[in-house]
Amino acid sequence: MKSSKRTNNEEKIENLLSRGVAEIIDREHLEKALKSGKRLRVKLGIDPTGQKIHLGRAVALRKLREFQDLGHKVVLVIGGFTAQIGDPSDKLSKRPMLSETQVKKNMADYKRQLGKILDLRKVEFRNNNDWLRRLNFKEIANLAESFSVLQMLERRNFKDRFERHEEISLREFLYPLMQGYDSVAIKADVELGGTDQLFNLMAGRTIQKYYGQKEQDIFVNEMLEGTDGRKMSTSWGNVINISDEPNDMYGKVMAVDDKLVLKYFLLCTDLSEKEIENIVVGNPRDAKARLALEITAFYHGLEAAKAAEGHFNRVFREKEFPEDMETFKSALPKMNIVDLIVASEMAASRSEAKRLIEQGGVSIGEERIDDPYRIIEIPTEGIVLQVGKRKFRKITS
RNA sequence: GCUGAGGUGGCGGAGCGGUCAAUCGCAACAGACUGUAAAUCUGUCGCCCUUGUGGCUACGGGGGUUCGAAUCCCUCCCUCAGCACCA
Repeated sequence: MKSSKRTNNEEKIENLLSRGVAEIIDREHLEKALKSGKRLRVKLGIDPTGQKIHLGRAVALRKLREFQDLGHKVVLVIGGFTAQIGDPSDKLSKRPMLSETQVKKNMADYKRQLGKILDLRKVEFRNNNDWLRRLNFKEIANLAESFSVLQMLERRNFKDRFERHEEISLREFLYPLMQGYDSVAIKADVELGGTDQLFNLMAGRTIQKYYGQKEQDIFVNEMLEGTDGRKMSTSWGNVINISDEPNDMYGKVMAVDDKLVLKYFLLCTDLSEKEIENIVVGNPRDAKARLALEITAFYHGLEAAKAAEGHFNRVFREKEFPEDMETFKSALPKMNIVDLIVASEMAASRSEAKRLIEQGGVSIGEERIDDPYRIIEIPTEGIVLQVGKRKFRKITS
């Protein structure tokens, strides 16, 4: 009994250390620590900017869950202070100062999402505002002494910009110092992050050393590409958020590039690698359908996932109407088609509505409407207005 | 502060007195294709209508010059870069 549990744990550790992992420093040390039975403090930094958690971010969180399941302590460091500075890893975003109440509000929302992956009762939440705002200039100067300008410039992100003679603010050099100091403050044994975080994570080691602490191990997870294969980013519109509605989530997963299916399975589902292997060798469409089901079920439960699957098949494969359409109640018994489209919010303007009709994208019931002056009679039992492939509305009078 | 560059449609970025509702790219949307998508191809992509060599509103704000301005002038606001050497 005891020995089987041990094997089980060893398997878990093996899985933890290999699946979806880009790099671990120092892997040998971490493996030993994991097997020693010691309870590790595992850190992940969270930006309290109120963003939605997407599947890419969830990769690290799922890893945290694995640590949690092995009995380790997950420490989430909320960047209440750092949010005011801005992480240079993500150069484009200019962050506004967040008020404390705003941070709180964002975090409440964030925790709801985190709860889908982590056991929040066991998580330790810390806000780096508590210690970073107390550092004085002398301490900062000392910290800064641990790094050279050249080291900073080694960082890909800075290097490129430096070579292109683009501006690098001194403030940005400070960011890794702050993140590194967080590790000192919470006495981290391990810190997680994506490959884009490697530099910041390493800074933690340097600074812990400076403070006479044992250096944390660094756990770098692979980055998950967005549905189109590019970096998952809200501005690309290729993001799947874990708070997406089941139908949406299922549909978005179905839109994932075929080449990425295996990676999505590995990074976003709990299926064993063996199971995944068996699924992926089959028909790619079926594999993806399974993927969509697994992911949707993970965040919304199996029942909702199955409903989403049914919805998807009905609408996109059999091209039938979805079972739950929003309803628009018309005040008039008959309406011009253009007015109807605008009134039911299926198009932003009358020009757009006309265009859609001209392009053949509008149907009432099964019938395509090609005349923008067509008067539609609205029966009391209702009719279905379809605009484009996926927008439906039930119209009643 | 000084010097320079610049503010144009969802974004990037042309245009520099008329032919500009504004090239082009991306994103988006519709159609075709398909296992969903992607890719590809076709089309659309300010608003409005009685769809026209139509009307209206637009190129940071305001004012002016002109028959006519996104394009010239004035002014205000905002953004960015440089202000050690070298070049």
